[in-house]
Amino acid sequence: MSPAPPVTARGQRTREGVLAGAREVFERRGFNATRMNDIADAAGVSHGTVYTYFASKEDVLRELVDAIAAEVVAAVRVPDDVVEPYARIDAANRRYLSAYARHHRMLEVVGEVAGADPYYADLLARLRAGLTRRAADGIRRLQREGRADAALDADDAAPLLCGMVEALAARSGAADAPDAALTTLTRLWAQAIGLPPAP
Amino acid sequence: MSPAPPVTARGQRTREGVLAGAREVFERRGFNATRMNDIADAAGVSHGTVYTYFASKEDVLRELVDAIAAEVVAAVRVPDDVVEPYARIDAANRRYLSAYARHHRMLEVVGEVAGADPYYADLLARLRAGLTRRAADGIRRLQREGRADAALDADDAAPLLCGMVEALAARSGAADAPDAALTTLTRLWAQAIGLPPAP
Amino acid sequence: MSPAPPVTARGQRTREGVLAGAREVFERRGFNATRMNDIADAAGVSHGTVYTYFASKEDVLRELVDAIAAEVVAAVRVPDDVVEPYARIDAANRRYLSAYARHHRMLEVVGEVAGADPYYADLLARLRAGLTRRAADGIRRLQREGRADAALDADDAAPLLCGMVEALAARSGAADAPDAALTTLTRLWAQAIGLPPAP
Amino acid sequence: MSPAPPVTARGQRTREGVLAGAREVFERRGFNATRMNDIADAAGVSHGTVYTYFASKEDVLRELVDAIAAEVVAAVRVPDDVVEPYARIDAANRRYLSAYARHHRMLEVVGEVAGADPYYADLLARLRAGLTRRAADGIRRLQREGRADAALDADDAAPLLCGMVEALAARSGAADAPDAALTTLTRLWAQAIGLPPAP
DNA sequence: CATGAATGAGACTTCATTCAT
DNA sequence: GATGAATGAAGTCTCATTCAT
Repeated sequence: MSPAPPVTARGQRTREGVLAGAREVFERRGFNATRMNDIADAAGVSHGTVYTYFASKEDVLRELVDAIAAEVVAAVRVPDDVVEPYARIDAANRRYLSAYARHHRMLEVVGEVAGADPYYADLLARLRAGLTRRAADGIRRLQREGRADAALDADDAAPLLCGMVEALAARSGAADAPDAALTTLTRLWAQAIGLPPAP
Repeated sequence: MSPAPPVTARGQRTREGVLAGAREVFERRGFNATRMNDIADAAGVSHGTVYTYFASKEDVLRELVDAIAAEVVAAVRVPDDVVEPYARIDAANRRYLSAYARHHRMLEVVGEVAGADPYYADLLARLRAGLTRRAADGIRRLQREGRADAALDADDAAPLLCGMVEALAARSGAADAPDAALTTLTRLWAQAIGLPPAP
Repeated sequence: MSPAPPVTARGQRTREGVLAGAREVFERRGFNATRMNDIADAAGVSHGTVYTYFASKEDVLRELVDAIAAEVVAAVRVPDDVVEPYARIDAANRRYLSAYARHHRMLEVVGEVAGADPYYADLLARLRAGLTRRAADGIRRLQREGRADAALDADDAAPLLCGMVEALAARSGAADAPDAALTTLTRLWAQAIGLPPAP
Repeated sequence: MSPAPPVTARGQRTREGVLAGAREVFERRGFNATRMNDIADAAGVSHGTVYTYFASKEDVLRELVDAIAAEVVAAVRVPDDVVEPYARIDAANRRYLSAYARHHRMLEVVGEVAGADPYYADLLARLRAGLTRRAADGIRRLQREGRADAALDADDAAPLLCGMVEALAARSGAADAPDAALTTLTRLWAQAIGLPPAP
C-alpha cells in the first residue's frame, strides 16, 4: 500500500516532516477539507514528494491514526501494583484523559471519517472497547469482593461510565482536564457503582 | 440563501421528497461522500430540481439538521408535573434517548461536518448544553433539598452524567435503548449524585 | 421564429411589458449577463410567460434592436428643404445624436453581441453606412459646387467625420450632447472639409 | 489572484502557450462564447493546465488585455524631436493606428466585456483619455502660437478628432490603414483645427 | 530523492427551455 | 394566457495523482 520506506537519513527526515505537516493541517481543517497541497506546504516540500512516501491522502491519515491508536490503547493499561479501587479508577481515567488530550483533535478527525470508512469506525470502537472492558473487569472484581453494587450489570454499566470519561475528554480539548473535574469524575464513578464514599 | 419556497402543492411535495431523499443518502454515505446526483436520484428527480429548492448541498443539510435540532431541543423538556427525582432523571433521559435514536445517524453526520464548519460545532454544543443545563439545575435542587451529595460541583458533574446518556445513545444507534440499559443508566446517575438507592 | 403574436389586448400588453422589462435589464447588465428570469421579473410576469411571446433570449433582443435600428436609420434623413450646408451638417448630426442618446446603452449592447453574431455586426455596419453615405453625398455636392476642399476623397473622409459624431455620441451617453460640444462638432466638420468659416 | 508563476522554463513556455491559445480563441469567438476547453485545446494542453496558471477565464483575459493596454498607451507617445505640427499629428495617429491594428480584435473583445465589467470600461476610457489629452495639449500649443483656430475649445475638440482616428482604426481592422486614408485623416484634422493647408 | 508541470475524472452549479396544470 | 415546476446540456473549476526532468 505505502511506497517503500526511505533508505537514507534525509529521506527519513522528509517522511517525518510530511507526517508532522499532515497532522498540523488535518487538525486545523479536518480530513475532507485538507488538500494534498496543504500537506506539502505545511511540510515544506513539494507536492510530489508526499507521494514518494505515501500512496494517497488516506494513506497519510492511516499512518498517523494508527500510531495514535496504539498510544491510546497503551495508555489504558494500569500497572498491576495499583490495587486500591479508587486509585485504579483514578489512574485509568487520568491516563486515558491525558492520552486523549494529546490527540483530541485527531480523534475528532477520525470521527469525521468514521462515518464513511468502516476502518476508522472499527478503530474507534476498539479504542472504546479497550477502556470499557477494563472498566467492566474492575466493576466485576469489586462486586465479587462485595464492595460494589451487586445489582449492576457490569457490561451495561461500563460503557456508560466510560461515556463520562469521554465527555470530560471532549470538553477539555487539548488541555489536560482540570483537577477539580477529575476529582468529580472519580467521585461520580465510585458512587455510581456503589463504592463507599471516598476515603 | 435558499431559493423561494414552492408555491404549489406539487412543488411542496417535490421539495419534501428531495429532503427525504437527501436524508436517506446522507445517512447512508455521510455528507462529504454524498453527491448532489445521489440526492436527486434518491428523490427521483433530476439534479437540477434539487437546485430549484436548495442553493447547495450545504443548504440541504442545514435544513434537515435545523429541524432535527429543534426536535431534540424540544425533547429535553420534562413536564413540570413530574417531580419525583428518579422519575425526572428517567424521563429526561428517556426522551433524549428516543429523540437521539430517531436521528442518531444524522447526528453523526453533524459530527462529521462540525470539525470543518463552526455552525455545526455550535449546534452540537447547544444541543449538549440544553441537556446539561437541565441536569445541573436538577442536581442543585436536590442538593438544596438535602437529598444529593452536597460535595459535588453541579456544573462539573452535569456534563459528565450527560456523557453517560450520550454514550448510551451512541451505542444504541437507531434502536431504542434496551430497558435494562436505561435502568442501569438511571441507577448509575442517581447513585452517582448520592441519591439514596432507588425505591 | 417568434411564436404567434398575441390575439387579445391583455396579451398585447403583456408582450409589451416583457419587451420593456427586457430592455431595462439588458441596459443594466448587458446581454450575456442577463437571465431570462431577470427579464420575467422586470416585466412582472412568470418565467414561462416570456416564452409565450418570444422563442429565446436572442429573439427578445432582436425585436428590441430592430425597432431601435429602424428609428436610428430614420433619424439620419434630413428634410430636403434644409439646403444651407452648415445647417444640413448640423441638422444631420443633431438628429443622429439625439436618436443615439435615446438608445445609447442598447447600442452598446449590440456592440457586445456583434463580436459573436454577424447579424448584429451587419446591423451596426448598416447603421454607420447610412450616416456615412449621406455625409459622403453631402461632401461631393459641396465639392461640385466648389465650396469644399476638392482634394479630399469623399469616401475616405466621410467615415472619419462620422467617427467624430459617434465619438460625441459615445461620450454623451444617455444625455443629449451639450450645445457647446455640438457647435464644436459642426465647426470642426465644416473646417475639415474646407468650408469657409461659419457665418 | 493568479496562481504562482511557473518556476521552470517548461512552465514558462506552457503559460505563454496558454496565453497565445487564449488570444487566438478570444479573437475568433469573443469572450463569452469562449470555453475554457477551447483555450486548452488551442494551447494543446489539458484544461486543467490552464488552471495551473490562471484562476479563471477572466484572469486569462485580464492578463492579455493588460499587456495590450500597456502597449497601446506606450504607442501614443510621440518623440519630442518631432516638432512640426503636421508631423506630430501624423506621427501620433500613425502610431496609435498601428498599435490598434495589431490588437484591434482584442480591443473589440474588451468592448464586449466592458458593458458588464467596469474594469474594462475604465481601461477603455483610460486608453482614449491618453490619446485625447495629448491631442488637446497639441491644439492648445498651436493656439498659443497663433496657428490654430483660437475659437475652438480644445477639450471639446480633442475627443472628437480622436474619434476620427478610432473610426479609421475600427474600419481598418487588422490591416494597417491605407496611406491614402491616413493622409485624409491628417488633412481633415489639420484643417478642422484651422491649420493653414498642408505644405 | 525531490520537484513541479501536467493530467483528467469528477463534482458542483447555472440557466435556457419545455410542459403539465 | 399564465404559471412555475422540472429538465438536463453545458460549463466552470478542483484536486488527487502521475511522471518527466
